[in-house]
Amino acid sequence: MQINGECRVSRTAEETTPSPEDETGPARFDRIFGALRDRICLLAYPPGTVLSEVALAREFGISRTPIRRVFHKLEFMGLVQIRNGVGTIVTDIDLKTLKETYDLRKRLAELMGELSPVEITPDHLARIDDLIAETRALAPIRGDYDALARIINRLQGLLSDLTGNGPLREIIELLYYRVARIWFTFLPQLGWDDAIENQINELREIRTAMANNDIRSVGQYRSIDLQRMLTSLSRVLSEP
Amino acid sequence: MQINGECRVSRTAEETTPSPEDETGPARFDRIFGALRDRICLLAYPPGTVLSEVALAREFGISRTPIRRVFHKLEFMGLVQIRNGVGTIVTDIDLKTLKETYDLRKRLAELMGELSPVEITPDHLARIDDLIAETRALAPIRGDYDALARIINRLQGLLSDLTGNGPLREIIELLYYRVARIWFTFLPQLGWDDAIENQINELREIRTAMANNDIRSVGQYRSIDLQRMLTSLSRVLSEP
DNA sequence: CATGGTCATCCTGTATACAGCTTGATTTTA
DNA sequence: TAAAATCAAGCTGTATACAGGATGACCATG
Repeated sequence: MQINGECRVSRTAEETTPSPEDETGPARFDRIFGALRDRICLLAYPPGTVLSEVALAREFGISRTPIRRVFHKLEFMGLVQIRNGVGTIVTDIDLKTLKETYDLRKRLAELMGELSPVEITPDHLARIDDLIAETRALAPIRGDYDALARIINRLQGLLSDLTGNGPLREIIELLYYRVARIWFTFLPQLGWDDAIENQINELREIRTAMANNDIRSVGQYRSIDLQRMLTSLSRVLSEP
Repeated sequence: MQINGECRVSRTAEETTPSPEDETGPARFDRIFGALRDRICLLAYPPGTVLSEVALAREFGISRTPIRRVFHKLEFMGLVQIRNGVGTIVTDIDLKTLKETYDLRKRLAELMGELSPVEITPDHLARIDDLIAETRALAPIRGDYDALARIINRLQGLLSDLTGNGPLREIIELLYYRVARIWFTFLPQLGWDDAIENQINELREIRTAMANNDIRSVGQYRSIDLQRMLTSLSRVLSEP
């Protein structure tokens, strides 16, 4: 339990626009929402953190009202719980819900390739090549789990772009953001070398399927990887 | 396009608590949210209706602030679109998104029986027997499509209770509320007798599977019924 | 008559004061 | 001392005034 005012984690490289003065209303909402979502997802606000409306309102130079709107969206997504008189608390996930979510994500990943598949473009291939290259470049810099998490986020973004069915894409993203931080919390226990190796293997599998323009296989590989993650998580979380 | 102040549809039997004076905060939110969701779903507010914060605030005897929170949740669910300076507009669905949603719902219905199935209790059977009986009782009262829609809503509620996987249940419900009103809009074009007959057949299929404690078959039947709905919808919507 | 500008009038967005709730420290009491 | 009551300080929830955007009616102008 931490007050977000005290929890100034070294948010190095918060990759969002630095608050342009001429941004319109919805743009500001998206910027703040994305910033808070990423802080939660990337563990700058670990589960249990108490967020304060007034503190964040001060940080972003606005009043409580727009911050509350962002909080409500985060609550709908399941990332925080708003409790009257207490604060807005970053949620944790119990083991049962975590397993149910991964079971579902596995099946949705398979559907990704079956429902209105999209054509894979050279741009898509370039993006996954980038991810592979950056992961390899990251390997010697041992322990930068934050950078690794950002790469994993970008892989999810790429897979989203490969999901032709709009509602399915939306739901896959929603479930990803619900549980990604649990995986990120676990990564250090896996160890740097294993984490990097697993990640490169996953990226290479998916790249191979993409090169064959075989989205169905992309989904199948993703499903297998999710199963592997769930297995790793269960082993650690059930026997601490 | 209608102003909700003028659009006082005969909301006979709005089956919600009649605003008890001692209800706590979250209870009031749920009551108002449920009321507006049902009005949208049951076509008291058809697509294109413009909802006004002040009008609804007056109706429920509160200020704009809680109404705005409800609107934001409805927007997150995809039932309304909030437009600055204009109003909050009940959304319509384009044919492409409708098809994508039904394709996804079909697959999710199958998953219902596969992911952590629940035990079927006599209470569940009693509920579907109720639905069958009420539908039969409704048959002679030709043209009460609103009552039929409420029965369809309750079937969805029953199927939700048969979905053991929590996140899956949540998503199935979300997608149901997104497109149910489109089906309800279409029902009168199908004709009363066909609508009733289809509905009774669907209920009987599902009841049979439930009696065998076979949730997998429940999901399969539901999937087939969704396909049938999509076919009916496509036939009408693509050739007006 | 056609057309462009102006403005009145709705709406939602924002800021802010105040009310109500929660919690833990403090004080009182058995 | 231990336990119960009290209260202060923080938080979110609500109401409301005001700012800003969208739209259609109206009117001036070619």
